Amino acid sequence: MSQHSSLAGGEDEQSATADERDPANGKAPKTDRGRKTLRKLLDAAAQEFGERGFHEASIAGVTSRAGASIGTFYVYFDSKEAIFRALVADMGRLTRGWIAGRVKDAPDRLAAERLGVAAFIEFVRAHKDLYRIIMEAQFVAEDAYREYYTSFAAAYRRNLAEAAAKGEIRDGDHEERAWALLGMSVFLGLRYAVWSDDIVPAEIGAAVGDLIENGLAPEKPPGGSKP
Amino acid sequence: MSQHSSLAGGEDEQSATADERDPANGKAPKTDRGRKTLRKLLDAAAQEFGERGFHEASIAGVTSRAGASIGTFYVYFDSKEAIFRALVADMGRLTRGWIAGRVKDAPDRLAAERLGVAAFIEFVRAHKDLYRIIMEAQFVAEDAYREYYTSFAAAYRRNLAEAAAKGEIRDGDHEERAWALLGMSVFLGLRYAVWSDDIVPAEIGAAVGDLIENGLAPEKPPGGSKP
DNA sequence: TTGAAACATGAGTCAACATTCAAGTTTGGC
DNA sequence: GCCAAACTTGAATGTTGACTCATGTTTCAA
Repeated sequence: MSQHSSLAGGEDEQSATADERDPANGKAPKTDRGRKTLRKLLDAAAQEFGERGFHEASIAGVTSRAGASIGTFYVYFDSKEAIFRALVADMGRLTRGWIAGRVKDAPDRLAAERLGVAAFIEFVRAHKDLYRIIMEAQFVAEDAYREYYTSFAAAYRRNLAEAAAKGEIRDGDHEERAWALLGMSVFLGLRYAVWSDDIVPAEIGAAVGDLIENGLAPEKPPGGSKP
Repeated sequence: MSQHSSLAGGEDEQSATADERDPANGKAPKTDRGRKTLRKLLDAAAQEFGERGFHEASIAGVTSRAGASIGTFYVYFDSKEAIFRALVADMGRLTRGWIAGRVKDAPDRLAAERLGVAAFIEFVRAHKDLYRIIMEAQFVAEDAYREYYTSFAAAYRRNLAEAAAKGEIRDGDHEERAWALLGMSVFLGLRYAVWSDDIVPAEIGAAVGDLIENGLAPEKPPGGSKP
């Protein structure tokens, strides 16, 4: 496994030296200088797009942040959209990696949900404007956006199915539940990470964990009574 | 006072017949001809923005759909962004109104949530591309976007607090819950209305309702036994 | 009937980039 | 050291589309 590197395209590393192409961008650097320039461009683009949004952002802005020239940009990417896509793909990898790390020791699924929500909030806080990039992808590169969330949903679905098999959660439609849970996280991220920082992630995880675990219905204790 | 209205933010209405000004756009029509033209422009803009997105959309596209000239457009709106904002505000009113109508007879909050989710899915299906406009507002007019969702969240919070007071739901942090529920609806709308039509809204409402009501934890029935 | 306020028109202006390209500079294998 | 491939450069090109404005038409109150 690769150590992911910042945001940049931490591809599969090594491999057969041969062509490390990914269809996203057109060209791959062969020398060290080239790889450094590519990295600088990606980091600069993350900043530029994050701060100004896709349409306000300019290639000139990216290259000047990167300390490169416009011509150089087009050596590494075919277009403005191409580098944007590269960024989205990267964010997906980064996010999943971060959450996976924070969740891997959870004793069961419901605990994992709590940790996962908290981890997600933390992550978004640490990458606010990069997170904007994902959201804007919906309008700039819809397929990349769908891919991003669909793969999250798929992971959720798997986890839920597994947990149901173990009897950790009730049975039900895991697809619908997956999207519901995903939506929760995303909106909590928007509210408590992008728009405000005032609540500690663990608390949000706890509140949501409780909601997910027990729902909103009043408790019905064994001897209970209700109007 | 208005009962219920889960998602609906009971407007303020009032106002005489006089000038329905909103600071959003610059000019208001005085004659009948003017009002008709304004309406045509708004409808055309909804189409144009919905189909092509804010940045791809052009004023020329709007005016040609409306059967008006470019100059006319600038009689009614100060800029491309101004008409976009007007559209977002309109959508907010429309959405809240629709859901309020569907939810008003719910016997209690948990039933209302079920109906609300289903109504929201229905609404988004019926206004797919208009819904895009809301989402894109995040990048074109962030304040309008925040306003849109914040007023939804506020309505949720009120309803939850009220329900808690009546003992219909457990106590807890209603702000966090509100955003969690909002996120659910939005993402289910994305998945089951914008991206696909294959599941009937009531079923989604039922599944989510169950999740919201009981959570995911395995049932712990009083005399306990499980198949 | 009339004239002034409302409204409509659309060619032309103008600034903002994305992208290209021909010409230079650096790297690294031999 | 040599030189081909890799890399860098930024002025020039071309497109696009929001917005202006001078002129013409319609409405309606008096």
